[in-house]
Amino acid sequence: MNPGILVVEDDKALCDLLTWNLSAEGYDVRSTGDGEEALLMVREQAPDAIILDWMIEQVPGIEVCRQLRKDRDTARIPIVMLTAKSEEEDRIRGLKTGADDYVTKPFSPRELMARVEALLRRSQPSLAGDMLVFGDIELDPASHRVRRGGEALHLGPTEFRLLRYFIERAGRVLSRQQILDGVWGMDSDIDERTVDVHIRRLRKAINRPGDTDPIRTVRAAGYAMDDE
Amino acid sequence: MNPGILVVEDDKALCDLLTWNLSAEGYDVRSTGDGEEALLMVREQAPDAIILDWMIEQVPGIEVCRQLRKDRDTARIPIVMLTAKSEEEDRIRGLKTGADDYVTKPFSPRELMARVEALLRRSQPSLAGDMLVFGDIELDPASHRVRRGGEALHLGPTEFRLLRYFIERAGRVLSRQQILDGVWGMDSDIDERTVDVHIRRLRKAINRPGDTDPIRTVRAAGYAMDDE
DNA sequence: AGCCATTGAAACAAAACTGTCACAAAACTG
DNA sequence: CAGTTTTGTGACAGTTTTGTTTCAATGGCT
Repeated sequence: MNPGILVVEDDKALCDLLTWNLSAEGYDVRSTGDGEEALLMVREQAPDAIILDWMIEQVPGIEVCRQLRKDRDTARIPIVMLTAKSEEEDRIRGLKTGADDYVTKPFSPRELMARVEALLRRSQPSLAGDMLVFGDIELDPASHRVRRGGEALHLGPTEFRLLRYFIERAGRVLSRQQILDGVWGMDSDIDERTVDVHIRRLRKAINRPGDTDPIRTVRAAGYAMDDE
Repeated sequence: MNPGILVVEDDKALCDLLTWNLSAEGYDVRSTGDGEEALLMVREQAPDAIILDWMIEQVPGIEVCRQLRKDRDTARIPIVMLTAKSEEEDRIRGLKTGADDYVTKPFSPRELMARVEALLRRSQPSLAGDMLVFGDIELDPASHRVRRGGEALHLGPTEFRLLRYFIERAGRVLSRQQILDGVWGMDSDIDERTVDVHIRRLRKAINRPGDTDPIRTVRAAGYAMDDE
């Protein structure tokens, strides 16, 4: 499924231009020239990024931005704002309000494309491909981050390697020795029971109250993460 | 050295008029009425901006534009296109192809000057798009300035390069060695811990009280810049 | 020369993380 | 069910890693 982008721009010609270009790049584009309608459209189906003209009719872009940031569901959507070159004041307020990037008019479509792509890669590594997923758990090897249900988790270095090791081998039972070899290194002379302790620490770190434990203990054999 | 401008216009009278005006403004002007020749001239010596008539003989302006955008070396040169008033269709296509601005004939030389100047101003300090943005932090590589929330910050040379390095690689964990290679140079024999010290100096410089620290420490791995 | 900003390193402090133990709890065995 | 084996937990002391301060060296500038 292609990333969805919402264009909010009341200059019809420019709006069409952007839509055309973004579509050509493979994005799923919707557009509107009205701030109110933009908010509705976002609520109806959240896009992966928003291109927002700062000077639109009815609702100022800055207000649209603020509204979006206020709602938990939409707060993390990347926003690129379009400003006229002289609107220095707006630019600053825009960044303060939570826009993620800005482009000053006039601009080349090429430039905007590049910005949008950069933002998407930054905010949604999963759209870029690299990212390990298991159920509602996401692990990003590049940024060393782990989230569950969208919420960031903090893992120590060993827990991180351990989780990664498990997700990469989801569905298989892993013996303590295998785990030691894979996570600590083949030549480690560490007690097997130490694995137990780290499994516990990992469980503690990823299971918020109410969550189901994705790690299954296999008595007399080891541990496993099950496919759903 | 004065900014160089290439005028591509086959109406001899108009071409002279533009050349005369631009020269008077202190620009270093070259001109041609032929699309093929224009491409050669650009390749020979890249101008800082191009004024391009959409309706020239031989090669259509749109094609010249496309050619220029295709080559990495010329892709970022600002282009102002000149169109007849009724050529609405061309205007759209022109912008799609990558022109940065347009002026419809007939126009006043004064107006064109203003547009060119605006484009150059934009492309000089930072090519307008070269401004690196991360959250509310702006870094202008050309003018060597950094701002956060609109407020100017003072960074030493190393801190500047460090911040730039991070913003350009936002979202990835960077090891101390990578940072040394990228910021100090591949052949530096500097202690890895020195990175820590500069990270601290950078943090001190960009985090005003109340700000959130954009630099995340990844234990046993390095540092990373993240949203939030 | 004198002053000031910058820089890399060293040293110490503060955190964060690790591996083991000892014991409790749970799961098997016959 | 009593005995055995295996796993879960909490505590802890030692290590590793990172944060911070300090300092001497360097180099630009006046």
